[in-house]
Amino acid sequence: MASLNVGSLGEYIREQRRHAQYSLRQLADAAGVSNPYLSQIERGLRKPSAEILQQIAKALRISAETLYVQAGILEERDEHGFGLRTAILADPLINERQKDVLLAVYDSFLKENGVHQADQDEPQSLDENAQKGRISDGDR
Amino acid sequence: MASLNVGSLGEYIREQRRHAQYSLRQLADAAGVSNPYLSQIERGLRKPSAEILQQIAKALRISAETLYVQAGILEERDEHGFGLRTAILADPLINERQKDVLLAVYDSFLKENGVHQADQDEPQSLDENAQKGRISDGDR
DNA sequence: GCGCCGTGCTTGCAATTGCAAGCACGGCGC
DNA sequence: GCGCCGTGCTTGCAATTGCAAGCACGGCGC
Repeated sequence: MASLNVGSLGEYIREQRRHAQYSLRQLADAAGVSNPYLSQIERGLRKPSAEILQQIAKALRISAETLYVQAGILEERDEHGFGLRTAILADPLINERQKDVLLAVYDSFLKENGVHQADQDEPQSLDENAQKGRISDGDR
Repeated sequence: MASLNVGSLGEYIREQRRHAQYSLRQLADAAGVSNPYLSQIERGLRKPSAEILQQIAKALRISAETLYVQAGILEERDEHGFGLRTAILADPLINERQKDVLLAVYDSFLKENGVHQADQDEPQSLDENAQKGRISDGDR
């Protein structure tokens, strides 16, 4: 993987760890990962597998997907930003007023984080039949 | 990873490949993976990284997430039921503290609405401070 | 100063991942 | 029969992943 992503992954993990006020060893133990390896991951020297990321995420009490996104092996779900907003609106267990409150809290957090809900792109489309003809030669 | 999952992953990939009417070599070439390795993956002899799965998925014109789920490194999105709770935890735009706040607000609303979240082990988010003391000894 | 502890990091190595070179086989044309 | 091609698989190996053993350092109590 691009070391750029691994670099930001490690930074992100260290940041989350510090935020949770865990030492390197505490997190490593909680995650079931060796502490030298965790150190290497944080410094961007190694690229951990998805399984390791899962373990780390679990110990940090964050979703594995968050780390996958940081590692570049998962694209941010369409649900970021608009996703949570949509989920709040769709939740059948809370009423309109409560939805408004949650949305307002969420918005204030985004502001606090300096997030602009500017644009959303979803160019993902499917051309399966068209490309099938292209794959015709195994040149071994 | 459990070879059980890897086994079903390989079967799934072979199934998709045959459905697309690609030979092993054609798919390997399209995915930028060696054909022996793809063969081993299909037979469950190797456990490919997420990057390789991405490449295979792209060549098959399916989402990488589909293969991640098959490989057991991603859970199927459960957008029903506890979708909002999950969406809060998964949102990459807000941090742990903010997630806790949103979850707490959401929970208070559910209480207000007389909704029982009994089945959900909700101490998950509140145990963090208590458990922090638990994670006190790096027994290295 | 010494010993202990907690912290993060170094280093060498075993296991795993992914690939290159090649094999075995069946189908086809000559 | 021979040669070529396409198909899937075998095998050995280089690079990578993850870990065990240990180091270096600072803080603290004696």
